[in-house]
Amino acid sequence: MGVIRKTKSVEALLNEFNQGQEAISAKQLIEQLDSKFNKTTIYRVLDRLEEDGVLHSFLGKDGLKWYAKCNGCSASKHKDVHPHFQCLKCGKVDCLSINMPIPHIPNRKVEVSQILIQGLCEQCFV
Amino acid sequence: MGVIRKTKSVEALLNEFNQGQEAISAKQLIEQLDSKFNKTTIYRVLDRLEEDGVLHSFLGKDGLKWYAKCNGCSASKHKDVHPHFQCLKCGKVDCLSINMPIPHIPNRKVEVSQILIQGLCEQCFV
DNA sequence: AATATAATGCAACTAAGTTGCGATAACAAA
DNA sequence: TTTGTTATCGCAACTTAGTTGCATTATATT
Ligand SMILES: [Mn+2]
Ligand SMILES: [Mn+2]
Ligand SMILES: [Zn+2]
Ligand SMILES: [Zn+2]
Repeated sequence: MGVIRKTKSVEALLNEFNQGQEAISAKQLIEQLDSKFNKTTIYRVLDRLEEDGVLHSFLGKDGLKWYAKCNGCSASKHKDVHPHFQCLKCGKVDCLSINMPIPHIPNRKVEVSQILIQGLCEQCFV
Repeated sequence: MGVIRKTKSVEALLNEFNQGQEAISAKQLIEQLDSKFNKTTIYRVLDRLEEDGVLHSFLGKDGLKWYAKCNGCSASKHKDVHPHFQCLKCGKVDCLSINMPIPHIPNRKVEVSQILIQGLCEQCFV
């Protein structure tokens, strides 16, 4: 059902994602905000923000859950789909605004695709 | 260091993967072989078979670890990379023998990519 | 201010996967 | 076949990301 009340935790999380464009893992958010909010709260606020189309989530290379800001999504329609990139050196994850078409696969119906590219990011790639 | 002794558990696991071509999750293998082997053993044998290039692993949509047979890989070289397909209805996962080139990404060095396509499989897609 | 209920904190829980260690069983040498 | 080495196994205890139930608190509405 998404966010209904503008609480401290909602504001704090939105603030984290407004620091930059890169993705943040739930784990990292819990560590950063440990003194201010319970981890249950953080998980629940992230859920609600995702429902609203404010954030989207995906799994990183170790199966951890990552979140990033959505562009042009709403509660009714999540249209901002794209590959993600995880740096093998510094661990940073971000959204790639490139289009990767899924080729036709015989006898199968493709619904979603999640693409995680790994390598060296802009900072780590000399 | 891979498999050195041909034990019962190694044989049993290889047998599971020789029933067909589709991927099997560690979880599923543990359930199936529960009466015969300890889960620790299963995780460890899977590790070793992967080291040998007999199996390869990847994460499914829920972050569970899946394994499938390798084609033409060895302990020294894992060359069998490809996308995977997970059926949203029956849960089945298999390897796709299609080539999906990763486009060039400015200022980044691409090392690996994992692609998980989700939809309806051959059996579930009427 | 009073009310309704969304949201929070806490503790307990779940479940996939890992670790340490003593016991067992491959396998090769004798 | 017997023996010795050690890879492998089973077990129990652990780790950790994420979830759940419930009593309490805080936000928004009247
Ligand atoms: Mn993204
Ligand atoms: Mn595969
Ligand atoms: Zn980096
Ligand atoms: Zn199916």
